[in-house]
Amino acid sequence: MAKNVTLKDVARRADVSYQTVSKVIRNQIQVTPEVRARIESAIAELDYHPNSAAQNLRTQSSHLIGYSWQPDGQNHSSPVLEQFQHSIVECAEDFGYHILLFPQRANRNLDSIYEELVHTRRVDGFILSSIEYNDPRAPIIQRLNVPVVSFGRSFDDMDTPYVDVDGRTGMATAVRHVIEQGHQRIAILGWPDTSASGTDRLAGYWDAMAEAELPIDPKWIVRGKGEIDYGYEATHQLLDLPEKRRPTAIVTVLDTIAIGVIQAVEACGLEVGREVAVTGFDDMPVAQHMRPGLTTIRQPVWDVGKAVINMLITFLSGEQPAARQILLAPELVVRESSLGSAQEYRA
Amino acid sequence: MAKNVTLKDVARRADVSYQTVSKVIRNQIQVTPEVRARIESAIAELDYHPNSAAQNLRTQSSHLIGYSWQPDGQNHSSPVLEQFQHSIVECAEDFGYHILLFPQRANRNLDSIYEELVHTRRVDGFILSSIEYNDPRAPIIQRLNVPVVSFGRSFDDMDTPYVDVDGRTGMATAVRHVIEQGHQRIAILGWPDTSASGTDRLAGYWDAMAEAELPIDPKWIVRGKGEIDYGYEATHQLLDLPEKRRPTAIVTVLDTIAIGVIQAVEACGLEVGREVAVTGFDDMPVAQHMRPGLTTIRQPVWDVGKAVINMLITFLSGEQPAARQILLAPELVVRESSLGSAQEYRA
DNA sequence: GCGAGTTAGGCGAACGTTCGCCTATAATGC
DNA sequence: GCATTATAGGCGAACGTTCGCCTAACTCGC
Repeated sequence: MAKNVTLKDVARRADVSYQTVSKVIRNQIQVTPEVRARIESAIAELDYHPNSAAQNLRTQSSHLIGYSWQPDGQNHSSPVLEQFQHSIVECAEDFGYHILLFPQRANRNLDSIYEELVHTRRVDGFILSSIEYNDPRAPIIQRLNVPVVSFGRSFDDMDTPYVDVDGRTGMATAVRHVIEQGHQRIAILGWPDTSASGTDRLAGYWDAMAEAELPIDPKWIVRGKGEIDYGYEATHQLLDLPEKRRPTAIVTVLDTIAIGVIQAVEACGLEVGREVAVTGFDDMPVAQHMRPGLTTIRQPVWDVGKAVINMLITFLSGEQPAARQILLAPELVVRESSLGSAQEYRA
Repeated sequence: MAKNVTLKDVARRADVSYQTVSKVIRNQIQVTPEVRARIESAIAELDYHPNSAAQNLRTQSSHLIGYSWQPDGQNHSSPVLEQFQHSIVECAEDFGYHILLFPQRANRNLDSIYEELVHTRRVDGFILSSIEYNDPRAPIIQRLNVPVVSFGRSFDDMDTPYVDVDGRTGMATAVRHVIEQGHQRIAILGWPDTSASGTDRLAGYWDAMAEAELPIDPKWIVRGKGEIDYGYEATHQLLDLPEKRRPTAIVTVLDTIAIGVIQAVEACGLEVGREVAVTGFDDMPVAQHMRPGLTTIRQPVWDVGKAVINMLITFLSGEQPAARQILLAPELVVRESSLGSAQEYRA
């Protein structure tokens, strides 16, 4: 590696003091056009790039943002988180920040990890995802006086800054949609009540059912874990109900659960769409390519990432954002799995 | 934010010089047990953490590794890359390194991005994934005299260090497996010949077919783009062949392509497994949960990540690794989609 | 033509480490 | 008991910036 080119090298060549070069680069000072030109050409000729370690030391900031996510132990992949990560990386870059990764390792003392990162000044702020009830991370970080913004809410009374998608409204939209398709007996496959977003989405189901004044059979509300197999098994249970209580529509909190539902519906010899409407959540890539196409709720993930970064950058510049808690509306994507004319997708 | 605790603060409290504290922390010096104890308790009492910006400046290294990947524009998710990323993050952490993200942005001048990162001393080395033929990234980085290790090969004559999975052998294993199940007319759904890994995997198909002395109908070799829909449509074409030429087994280069295959096979009223064997590639989460379960080739992704990090760390410590190019063997995972007794999975 | 205000740019100091060299004291050999 | 070596720990310097203050020169009004 060639020797480092420093401010002093540039200064020598441009025949000014190195501090002047520094200021000129950052437009902190007025100089004659002639001097500026000399400096600029010296920079170009020497291929000078400021050393970020020195900048960090001096300015006491790293221009790095830590991103903590919960890697899924079950080897499930998460397109939403994948896209979220992508969005924060690109948006942060536009502000001159980079994203530093560190997963939530199960067997580690949380406090010490964050303290370490903060005290060693490796990162200027944090972004969290996979937030759950009583998530300890945000409070820990806030106690360290470091800005943090999360994707998702913990639904506690803390005022941790977050950006989230309004799952409740999203689910209500899905339910309203199947009601419009003429369904009345509607079941929901949700997540256990330990899941914050699961509970939120379930609330949307209640909202829409109440609004339409439809009765709810307790059997229609299933809260379980898993993905395809969970959907498959739960659906068998639902379809085993006596005919009068058997749901004609099944909404779910995740696309992959809906895949299991569809498989079970087809295994029972029923037609997805016409006989049993099915909806998913997240609009995973698979949703638009499967047959039948899956009606689902698309989260504005890119916008979430953008909003998270904007809020964090605001904090980092010492200001207060207009809103500390932002809720974005998801969008209903209608495909064949919830429509009556199910023939369409049969090749 | 409380004032920074520095070496000097610790030194003052332990009544030694601050340089001594530094050396004691890094075990660069012998001190009496008594002095060591004084220093250690001072560190604990003051909650001292070394400032990494200062360390970086002094040591001319950032303990950061840049990771460049190709975010999939088509909004396809990639469980393999997701897991790879996770593995390098954790393995790097064990060596005191962190991972810095930067996606391949289409409309950017590559050279300048990498130069920027290197010259500003933001990263000490690079990891690349999604390598293709004539991938420009590794050469650019190597020209900057910075260590780089990639996940995947470009199959050129450069000796860029890499760790890759032996897709050729993997595909051959899959083909041998279906041959053992009694199949003779075997088709492959591959990727276009611009895809390096696609071509590699196709070679494995030829290997196994030649080995078994089975004739190959040119129509059986399909090279296309896409996932579920590609598999679906290509399969329809294959099944439309006259009966004598119609394949009874279809191997693919990706699980999601296989999903499309299975849907098409079922749509044609054929039974997956007994009548048409299907295999995927990657062992995505969905493969084990779908019905029928998908026979597939599992890549040892975690091991790849570990090997990549180990190699890069070796380079970073100025040594040469035992091997600059490592090929890991994938593993056949047999499920119902390639087995005759397809009844099993029908609930 | 002189004092006041403005401007270009210089200069010392500091951010918190690590590194290499130096010195004082203790231990050892004879 | 004196010269010699080993050892604990001190000290100055440097890494490459940014920041604030300072000064010299130039502008302008009268």
